[in-house]
Amino acid sequence: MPRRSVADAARTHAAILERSIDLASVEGLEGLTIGRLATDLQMSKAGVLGHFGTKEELQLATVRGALAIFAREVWEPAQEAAPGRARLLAIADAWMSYLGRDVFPGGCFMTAASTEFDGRPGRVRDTLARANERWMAVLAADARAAVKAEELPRGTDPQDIAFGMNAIAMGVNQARHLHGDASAPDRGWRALRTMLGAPRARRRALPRNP
Amino acid sequence: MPRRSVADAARTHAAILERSIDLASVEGLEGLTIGRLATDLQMSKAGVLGHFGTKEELQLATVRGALAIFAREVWEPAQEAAPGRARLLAIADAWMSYLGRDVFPGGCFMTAASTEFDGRPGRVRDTLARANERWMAVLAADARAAVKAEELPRGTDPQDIAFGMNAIAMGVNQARHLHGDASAPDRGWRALRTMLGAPRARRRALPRNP
DNA sequence: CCTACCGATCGGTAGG
DNA sequence: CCTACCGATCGGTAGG
Repeated sequence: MPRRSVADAARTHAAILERSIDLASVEGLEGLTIGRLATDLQMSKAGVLGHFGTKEELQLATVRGALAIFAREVWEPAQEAAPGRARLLAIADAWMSYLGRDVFPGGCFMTAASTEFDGRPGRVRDTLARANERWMAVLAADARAAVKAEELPRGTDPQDIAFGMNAIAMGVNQARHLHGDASAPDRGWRALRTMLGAPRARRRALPRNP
Repeated sequence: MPRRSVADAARTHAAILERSIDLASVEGLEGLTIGRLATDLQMSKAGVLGHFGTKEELQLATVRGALAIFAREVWEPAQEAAPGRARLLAIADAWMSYLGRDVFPGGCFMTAASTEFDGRPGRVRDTLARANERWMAVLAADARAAVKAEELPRGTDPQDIAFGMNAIAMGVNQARHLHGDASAPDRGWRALRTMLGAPRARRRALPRNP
Protein backbone atom coordinates (compact mmCIF):
# COMPACT_ATOMS: atom_id res chain seq x y z
CA MET A 1 0.00 0.00 0.00
CA PRO A 2 1.57 3.31 -1.13
CA ARG A 3 2.06 6.29 1.16
CA ARG A 4 -0.84 8.78 1.03
CA SER A 5 -0.23 11.62 -1.43
CA VAL A 6 -0.17 15.30 -0.51
CA ALA A 7 -3.56 15.73 -2.16
CA ASP A 8 -4.98 12.85 -0.12
CA ALA A 9 -3.63 14.39 3.07
CA ALA A 10 -5.21 17.74 2.18
CA ARG A 11 -8.53 16.03 1.54
CA THR A 12 -8.35 14.29 4.92
CA HIS A 13 -7.44 17.59 6.58
CA ALA A 14 -10.48 19.26 5.03
CA ALA A 15 -12.77 16.37 5.98
CA ILE A 16 -11.62 16.53 9.62
CA LEU A 17 -12.22 20.28 9.73
CA GLU A 18 -15.67 20.00 8.19
CA ARG A 19 -16.73 17.42 10.74
CA SER A 20 -15.04 19.35 13.54
CA ILE A 21 -16.96 22.54 12.71
CA ASP A 22 -20.30 20.72 12.71
CA LEU A 23 -19.50 18.82 15.91
CA ALA A 24 -18.27 21.92 17.73
CA SER A 25 -21.35 23.92 16.77
CA VAL A 26 -23.44 21.34 18.65
CA GLU A 27 -21.14 20.12 21.46
CA GLY A 28 -19.00 23.24 21.90
CA LEU A 29 -15.29 23.68 21.22
CA GLU A 30 -14.36 21.98 24.49
CA GLY A 31 -17.00 19.27 24.19
CA LEU A 32 -15.43 18.45 20.85
CA THR A 33 -13.06 15.51 21.44
CA ILE A 34 -10.42 13.93 19.26
CA GLY A 35 -11.78 10.46 20.01
CA ARG A 36 -15.29 11.36 18.87
CA LEU A 37 -13.91 12.97 15.73
CA ALA A 38 -11.84 9.85 14.99
CA THR A 39 -14.83 7.55 15.46
CA ASP A 40 -17.04 9.65 13.18
CA LEU A 41 -14.38 9.73 10.45
CA GLN A 42 -13.36 6.07 10.96
CA MET A 43 -9.80 7.11 11.71
CA SER A 44 -7.46 6.57 14.64
CA LYS A 45 -7.09 9.32 17.24
CA ALA A 46 -3.41 9.68 16.35
CA GLY A 47 -4.36 10.06 12.69
CA VAL A 48 -6.67 12.96 13.52
CA LEU A 49 -4.29 14.61 15.96
CA GLY A 50 -1.38 14.31 13.53
CA HIS A 51 -3.01 16.94 11.31
CA PHE A 52 -3.11 19.55 14.07
CA GLY A 53 -0.65 18.60 16.80
CA THR A 54 -2.70 19.60 19.82
CA LYS A 55 -6.34 20.04 20.65
CA GLU A 56 -5.85 23.80 20.90
CA GLU A 57 -4.53 23.93 17.33
CA LEU A 58 -7.51 21.86 16.22
CA GLN A 59 -9.81 24.33 17.98
CA LEU A 60 -8.08 27.28 16.32
CA ALA A 61 -8.32 25.68 12.87
CA THR A 62 -11.98 24.93 13.55
CA VAL A 63 -12.66 28.54 14.51
CA ARG A 64 -10.87 29.82 11.41
CA GLY A 65 -12.87 27.46 9.23
CA ALA A 66 -16.15 28.58 10.75
CA LEU A 67 -15.17 32.25 10.34
CA ALA A 68 -14.51 31.64 6.64
CA ILE A 69 -17.99 30.14 6.26
CA PHE A 70 -19.58 33.08 8.07
CA ALA A 71 -17.72 35.52 5.82
CA ARG A 72 -18.81 33.64 2.72
CA GLU A 73 -22.43 33.47 3.85
CA VAL A 74 -22.97 36.91 5.37
CA TRP A 75 -20.21 39.31 4.32
CA GLU A 76 -19.52 38.32 0.72
CA PRO A 77 -23.09 38.46 -0.63
CA ALA A 78 -23.35 42.06 0.58
CA GLN A 79 -20.19 43.28 -1.12
CA GLU A 80 -21.98 44.12 -4.36
CA ALA A 81 -24.18 46.59 -2.48
CA ALA A 82 -23.18 50.26 -2.20
CA PRO A 83 -21.43 51.27 1.05
CA GLY A 84 -23.73 52.75 3.69
CA ARG A 85 -27.30 51.80 4.45
CA ALA A 86 -27.76 49.73 1.28
CA ARG A 87 -24.94 47.45 2.35
CA LEU A 88 -26.19 47.22 5.93
CA LEU A 89 -29.56 46.11 4.57
CA ALA A 90 -27.86 43.56 2.33
CA ILE A 91 -25.92 42.25 5.32
CA ALA A 92 -29.16 42.10 7.32
CA ASP A 93 -30.75 40.01 4.54
CA ALA A 94 -27.78 37.66 4.26
CA TRP A 95 -27.44 37.35 8.04
CA MET A 96 -31.05 36.39 8.65
CA SER A 97 -30.96 34.06 5.65
CA TYR A 98 -27.84 32.43 7.10
CA LEU A 99 -29.56 31.94 10.47
CA GLY A 100 -32.69 30.59 8.78
CA ARG A 101 -30.83 28.02 6.70
CA ASP A 102 -29.00 26.43 9.66
CA VAL A 103 -25.60 26.72 8.02
CA PHE A 104 -24.16 25.22 11.23
CA PRO A 105 -26.24 22.40 12.71
CA GLY A 106 -25.93 23.71 16.28
CA GLY A 107 -26.65 27.34 15.46
CA CYS A 108 -24.34 30.27 14.88
CA PHE A 109 -20.83 28.96 15.56
CA MET A 110 -19.41 32.34 16.54
CA THR A 111 -22.14 33.08 19.07
CA ALA A 112 -21.75 29.66 20.67
CA ALA A 113 -17.96 29.71 20.73
CA SER A 114 -17.74 33.30 21.97
CA THR A 115 -20.11 32.57 24.82
CA GLU A 116 -18.23 29.39 25.68
CA PHE A 117 -14.81 31.06 25.72
CA ASP A 118 -15.57 34.55 26.98
CA GLY A 119 -14.53 33.52 30.49
CA ARG A 120 -11.33 31.63 29.59
CA PRO A 121 -7.95 33.06 28.69
CA GLY A 122 -6.01 31.76 25.69
CA ARG A 123 -5.53 31.86 21.96
CA VAL A 124 -8.97 30.52 21.08
CA ARG A 125 -10.65 33.27 23.01
CA ASP A 126 -8.34 35.91 21.52
CA THR A 127 -9.07 34.70 17.99
CA LEU A 128 -12.81 34.86 18.62
CA ALA A 129 -12.61 38.29 20.23
CA ARG A 130 -10.53 39.73 17.38
CA ALA A 131 -12.89 38.28 14.76
CA ASN A 132 -15.93 39.75 16.49
CA GLU A 133 -14.18 43.11 16.80
CA ARG A 134 -13.35 43.12 13.10
CA TRP A 135 -16.92 42.26 12.21
CA MET A 136 -18.29 45.02 14.44
CA ALA A 137 -15.85 47.44 12.79
CA VAL A 138 -17.14 46.43 9.35
CA LEU A 139 -20.71 47.13 10.44
CA ALA A 140 -19.75 50.41 12.12
CA ALA A 141 -17.91 51.57 8.98
CA ASP A 142 -21.01 51.16 6.84
CA ALA A 143 -23.11 52.76 9.56
CA ARG A 144 -20.72 55.74 9.56
CA ALA A 145 -21.04 56.03 5.79
CA ALA A 146 -24.82 55.88 6.12
CA VAL A 147 -24.86 58.70 8.66
CA LYS A 148 -22.56 60.78 6.47
CA ALA A 149 -24.88 60.25 3.48
CA GLU A 150 -27.84 61.14 5.71
CA GLU A 151 -29.35 57.70 5.22
CA LEU A 152 -29.45 57.43 9.02
CA PRO A 153 -30.42 60.24 11.42
CA ARG A 154 -27.72 62.80 12.16
CA GLY A 155 -26.03 62.00 15.47
CA THR A 156 -26.56 58.26 15.19
CA ASP A 157 -23.64 56.44 16.86
CA PRO A 158 -22.25 53.97 14.29
CA GLN A 159 -21.22 51.65 17.10
CA ASP A 160 -24.80 51.62 18.36
CA ILE A 161 -25.86 50.30 14.95
CA ALA A 162 -23.16 47.61 14.97
CA PHE A 163 -24.07 46.66 18.54
CA GLY A 164 -27.78 46.51 17.70
CA MET A 165 -27.35 44.38 14.60
CA ASN A 166 -25.13 41.92 16.46
CA ALA A 167 -27.55 41.76 19.39
CA ILE A 168 -30.51 41.05 17.13
CA ALA A 169 -28.60 38.24 15.44
CA MET A 170 -27.82 36.69 18.84
CA GLY A 171 -31.48 36.94 19.82
CA VAL A 172 -32.59 35.28 16.59
CA ASN A 173 -30.09 32.48 17.07
CA GLN A 174 -31.39 31.82 20.59
CA ALA A 175 -35.05 31.93 19.59
CA ARG A 176 -34.39 29.56 16.73
CA HIS A 177 -32.29 26.98 18.53
CA LEU A 178 -33.46 27.11 22.15
CA HIS A 179 -37.14 27.41 21.25
CA GLY A 180 -37.25 26.09 17.71
CA ASP A 181 -38.92 29.33 16.63
CA ALA A 182 -38.89 29.13 12.84
CA SER A 183 -40.16 32.70 12.53
CA ALA A 184 -37.20 34.14 14.43
CA PRO A 185 -35.20 35.18 11.35
CA ASP A 186 -38.26 37.05 10.10
CA ARG A 187 -38.70 38.82 13.43
CA GLY A 188 -35.03 39.72 13.39
CA TRP A 189 -35.30 40.99 9.84
CA ARG A 190 -38.15 43.32 10.84
CA ALA A 191 -36.19 44.55 13.86
CA LEU A 192 -33.15 45.23 11.66
CA ARG A 193 -35.22 47.09 9.05
CA THR A 194 -36.80 49.20 11.78
CA MET A 195 -33.41 50.04 13.25
CA LEU A 196 -32.09 50.98 9.81
CA GLY A 197 -35.19 53.04 9.03
CA ALA A 198 -36.20 50.96 6.01
CA PRO A 199 -39.70 49.91 4.92
CA ARG A 200 -40.66 46.48 6.22
CA ALA A 201 -43.19 45.28 3.66
CA ARG A 202 -42.67 43.17 0.55
CA ARG A 203 -39.90 41.13 1.99
CA ARG A 204 -38.31 38.79 -0.48
CA ALA A 205 -38.45 35.13 0.45
CA LEU A 206 -35.42 33.61 2.14
CA PRO A 207 -33.52 31.36 -0.26
CA ARG A 208 -33.45 27.69 0.62
CA ASN A 209 -30.26 25.94 1.56
CA PRO A 210 -28.83 24.68 -1.76
CA MET B 1 -17.23 12.66 65.99
CA PRO B 2 -21.03 13.06 65.81
CA ARG B 3 -23.06 12.62 62.63
CA ARG B 4 -23.64 15.88 60.78
CA SER B 5 -26.94 17.54 61.67
CA VAL B 6 -29.70 18.35 59.19
CA ALA B 7 -28.74 22.01 59.41
CA ASP B 8 -25.10 21.18 58.67
CA ALA B 9 -26.15 19.13 55.66
CA ALA B 10 -28.29 22.02 54.38
CA ARG B 11 -25.36 24.39 54.78
CA THR B 12 -23.11 22.05 52.82
CA HIS B 13 -25.77 21.70 50.14
CA ALA B 14 -25.99 25.48 49.80
CA ALA B 15 -22.21 25.86 49.71
CA ILE B 16 -21.91 23.28 46.92
CA LEU B 17 -24.59 25.04 44.90
CA GLU B 18 -23.04 28.46 45.34
CA ARG B 19 -19.67 27.20 44.13
CA SER B 20 -21.33 25.22 41.35
CA ILE B 21 -23.14 28.28 40.00
CA ASP B 22 -19.95 30.34 39.92
CA LEU B 23 -17.93 27.53 38.36
CA ALA B 24 -20.56 26.76 35.73
CA SER B 25 -20.87 30.42 34.73
CA VAL B 26 -17.17 30.32 33.77
CA GLU B 27 -16.59 26.72 32.63
CA GLY B 28 -20.08 25.87 31.42
CA LEU B 29 -22.55 23.34 32.82
CA GLU B 30 -20.74 20.46 31.13
CA GLY B 31 -17.27 21.77 31.92
CA LEU B 32 -18.36 21.78 35.55
CA THR B 33 -17.03 18.55 37.09
CA ILE B 34 -17.72 16.88 40.40
CA GLY B 35 -14.01 16.40 41.02
CA ARG B 36 -13.24 20.09 40.56
CA LEU B 37 -16.14 21.01 42.82
CA ALA B 38 -14.90 18.59 45.49
CA THR B 39 -11.36 19.98 45.34
CA ASP B 40 -12.56 23.57 45.64
CA LEU B 41 -14.75 22.72 48.63
CA GLN B 42 -12.18 20.37 50.20
CA MET B 43 -14.64 17.51 50.10
CA SER B 44 -14.59 14.05 48.54
CA LYS B 45 -16.27 13.49 45.19
CA ALA B 46 -18.72 11.06 46.80
CA GLY B 47 -19.56 13.68 49.42
CA VAL B 48 -20.48 16.18 46.72
CA LEU B 49 -22.37 13.71 44.58
CA GLY B 50 -24.32 12.38 47.57
CA HIS B 51 -26.22 15.66 47.74
CA PHE B 52 -27.51 15.37 44.18
CA GLY B 53 -27.24 11.77 43.03
CA THR B 54 -26.14 12.37 39.46
CA LYS B 55 -24.39 15.08 37.52
CA GLU B 56 -27.62 15.89 35.67
CA GLU B 57 -29.40 16.54 38.98
CA LEU B 58 -26.50 18.75 40.04
CA GLN B 59 -26.81 20.67 36.76
CA LEU B 60 -30.56 21.08 37.26
CA ALA B 61 -30.11 22.32 40.82
CA THR B 62 -27.42 24.71 39.58
CA VAL B 63 -29.72 26.08 36.88
CA ARG B 64 -32.55 26.53 39.39
CA GLY B 65 -30.21 28.34 41.77
CA ALA B 66 -29.02 30.67 39.03
CA LEU B 67 -32.59 31.37 37.93
CA ALA B 68 -33.47 32.36 41.49
CA ILE B 69 -30.58 34.81 41.54
CA PHE B 70 -31.63 36.31 38.20
CA ALA B 71 -35.20 36.71 39.45
CA ARG B 72 -33.98 38.39 42.64
CA GLU B 73 -31.65 40.73 40.74
CA VAL B 74 -33.73 41.68 37.71
CA TRP B 75 -37.37 40.77 38.23
CA GLU B 76 -37.94 41.54 41.90
CA PRO B 77 -36.60 45.12 41.97
CA ALA B 78 -39.05 46.04 39.19
CA GLN B 79 -42.14 44.70 40.93
CA GLU B 80 -42.80 47.98 42.76
CA ALA B 81 -43.15 49.76 39.40
CA ALA B 82 -46.55 50.11 37.74
CA PRO B 83 -47.37 47.53 35.03
CA GLY B 84 -46.64 48.69 31.49
CA ARG B 85 -43.81 50.87 30.30
CA ALA B 86 -42.79 51.98 33.79
CA ARG B 87 -42.10 48.39 34.76
CA LEU B 88 -40.25 47.66 31.51
CA LEU B 89 -38.01 50.64 32.22
CA ALA B 90 -37.45 49.41 35.78
CA ILE B 91 -36.55 45.97 34.42
CA ALA B 92 -34.20 47.60 31.92
CA ASP B 93 -32.47 49.45 34.78
CA ALA B 94 -32.17 46.35 36.95
CA TRP B 95 -31.03 44.18 34.03
CA MET B 96 -28.23 46.49 32.94
CA SER B 97 -27.23 46.99 36.57
CA TYR B 98 -27.11 43.20 37.00
CA LEU B 99 -24.88 42.85 33.92
CA GLY B 100 -22.65 45.70 35.08
CA ARG B 101 -22.12 44.26 38.56
CA ASP B 102 -20.94 40.83 37.33
CA VAL B 103 -23.38 38.95 39.53
CA PHE B 104 -22.02 35.74 37.97
CA PRO B 105 -18.24 35.75 37.46
CA GLY B 106 -18.46 34.28 33.94
CA GLY B 107 -21.25 36.53 32.73
CA CYS B 108 -24.99 35.97 32.49
CA PHE B 109 -25.55 32.36 33.52
CA MET B 110 -28.74 31.93 31.51
CA THR B 111 -27.23 33.23 28.28
CA ALA B 112 -24.21 30.95 28.65
CA ALA B 113 -26.20 27.86 29.65
CA SER B 114 -28.87 28.39 26.98
CA THR B 115 -26.26 28.71 24.26
CA GLU B 116 -24.41 25.66 25.57
CA PHE B 117 -27.51 23.46 25.70
CA ASP B 118 -29.60 24.72 22.80
CA GLY B 119 -28.32 21.88 20.63
CA ARG B 120 -28.69 19.05 23.18
CA PRO B 121 -31.83 17.22 24.22
CA GLY B 122 -32.62 16.60 27.88
CA ARG B 123 -34.00 17.99 31.09
CA VAL B 124 -31.39 20.71 31.50
CA ARG B 125 -32.20 22.15 28.12
CA ASP B 126 -35.95 21.90 28.77
CA THR B 127 -35.59 23.73 32.09
CA LEU B 128 -33.60 26.51 30.44
CA ALA B 129 -36.02 26.81 27.53
CA ARG B 130 -39.06 26.97 29.82
CA ALA B 131 -37.42 29.59 32.03
CA ASN B 132 -36.55 31.76 29.05
CA GLU B 133 -40.09 31.40 27.69
CA ARG B 134 -41.56 32.45 31.03
CA TRP B 135 -39.27 35.46 31.17
CA MET B 136 -40.16 36.50 27.62
CA ALA B 137 -43.86 36.16 28.56
CA VAL B 138 -43.33 38.45 31.56
CA LEU B 139 -41.75 41.06 29.31
CA ALA B 140 -44.43 40.67 26.63
CA ALA B 141 -47.20 41.06 29.23
CA ASP B 142 -45.87 44.43 30.35
CA ALA B 143 -45.33 45.44 26.72
CA ARG B 144 -48.96 44.55 26.00
CA ALA B 145 -50.09 46.66 28.94
CA ALA B 146 -47.94 49.52 27.68
CA VAL B 147 -49.48 49.37 24.21
CA LYS B 148 -52.98 49.26 25.71
CA ALA B 149 -52.18 52.34 27.82
CA GLU B 150 -50.75 54.04 24.70
CA GLU B 151 -47.33 54.26 26.31
CA LEU B 152 -45.99 52.47 23.23
CA PRO B 153 -47.09 53.11 19.62
CA ARG B 154 -50.34 51.48 18.57
CA GLY B 155 -49.64 48.28 16.64
CA THR B 156 -46.41 47.51 18.48
CA ASP B 157 -45.99 43.73 18.75
CA PRO B 158 -45.43 42.93 22.45
CA GLN B 159 -43.29 39.97 21.46
CA ASP B 160 -41.06 42.25 19.42
CA ILE B 161 -40.39 44.25 22.60
CA ALA B 162 -39.60 41.11 24.60
CA PHE B 163 -37.37 39.85 21.80
CA GLY B 164 -35.57 43.17 21.53
CA MET B 165 -34.94 43.53 25.27
CA ASN B 166 -33.56 40.00 25.48
CA ALA B 167 -31.37 40.51 22.42
CA ILE B 168 -29.90 43.72 23.81
CA ALA B 169 -29.09 41.97 27.09
CA MET B 170 -27.28 39.20 25.18
CA GLY B 171 -25.32 41.79 23.21
CA VAL B 172 -24.32 43.62 26.39
CA ASN B 173 -23.19 40.38 27.99
CA GLN B 174 -21.01 39.54 24.99
CA ALA B 175 -19.49 43.03 24.75
CA ARG B 176 -18.70 42.99 28.44
CA HIS B 177 -17.19 39.53 28.73
CA LEU B 178 -15.68 38.82 25.32
CA HIS B 179 -14.27 42.34 24.89
CA GLY B 180 -14.14 43.63 28.44
CA ASP B 181 -16.21 46.61 27.36
CA ALA B 182 -17.14 48.30 30.65
CA SER B 183 -19.45 50.75 28.86
CA ALA B 184 -21.60 47.96 27.43
CA PRO B 185 -24.36 48.16 30.08
CA ASP B 186 -24.64 51.87 29.40
CA ARG B 187 -24.91 51.30 25.65
CA GLY B 188 -27.54 48.66 26.30
CA TRP B 189 -29.42 50.99 28.59
CA ARG B 190 -29.55 53.65 25.87
CA ALA B 191 -30.73 51.09 23.32
CA LEU B 192 -33.45 49.90 25.69
CA ARG B 193 -34.62 53.46 26.43
CA THR B 194 -34.75 54.20 22.70
CA MET B 195 -36.77 51.05 22.04
CA LEU B 196 -39.17 51.94 24.85
CA GLY B 197 -39.46 55.55 23.66
CA ALA B 198 -38.11 57.04 26.89
CA PRO B 199 -35.76 60.01 27.32
CA ARG B 200 -32.13 58.97 27.56
CA ALA B 201 -30.58 61.80 29.53
CA ARG B 202 -29.95 62.09 33.27
CA ARG B 203 -29.37 58.43 33.79
CA ARG B 204 -28.97 57.50 37.41
CA ALA B 205 -25.67 55.85 38.30
CA LEU B 206 -25.54 52.09 38.45
CA PRO B 207 -25.35 50.89 42.04
CA ARG B 208 -22.15 49.12 43.03
CA ASN B 209 -22.12 45.49 43.93
CA PRO B 210 -22.81 45.39 47.72
C1' DC C 1 -19.81 12.44 55.01
C1' DC C 2 -15.45 9.21 53.99
C1' DT C 3 -12.07 5.64 51.44
C1' DA C 4 -11.48 2.71 47.85
C1' DC C 5 -12.56 1.39 43.76
C1' DC C 6 -14.88 0.62 38.80
C1' DG C 7 -14.80 0.98 33.51
C1' DA C 8 -14.60 4.58 30.15
C1' DT C 9 -12.56 8.27 28.08
C1' DC C 10 -9.57 12.24 27.92
C1' DG C 11 -5.23 14.55 25.34
C1' DG C 12 -1.09 13.13 23.94
C1' DT C 13 3.35 10.20 22.70
C1' DA C 14 6.48 6.43 20.84
C1' DG C 15 7.58 4.01 17.16
C1' DG C 16 6.84 2.47 12.84
C1' DC D 1 -1.66 7.18 8.48
C1' DC D 2 -1.60 2.99 12.09
C1' DT D 3 -1.16 0.18 16.85
C1' DA D 4 -0.10 0.36 21.41
C1' DC D 5 0.38 2.67 25.15
C1' DC D 6 0.82 6.61 29.03
C1' DG D 7 -1.02 9.16 33.30
C1' DA D 8 -4.96 11.83 34.49
C1' DT D 9 -9.60 12.47 35.05
C1' DC D 10 -14.38 11.52 34.16
C1' DG D 11 -19.21 10.04 36.45
C1' DG D 12 -20.58 6.85 39.47
C1' DT D 13 -20.86 2.79 43.13
C1' DA D 14 -19.95 -0.20 47.34
C1' DG D 15 -19.58 -0.23 51.88
C1' DG D 16 -19.15 1.88 55.98
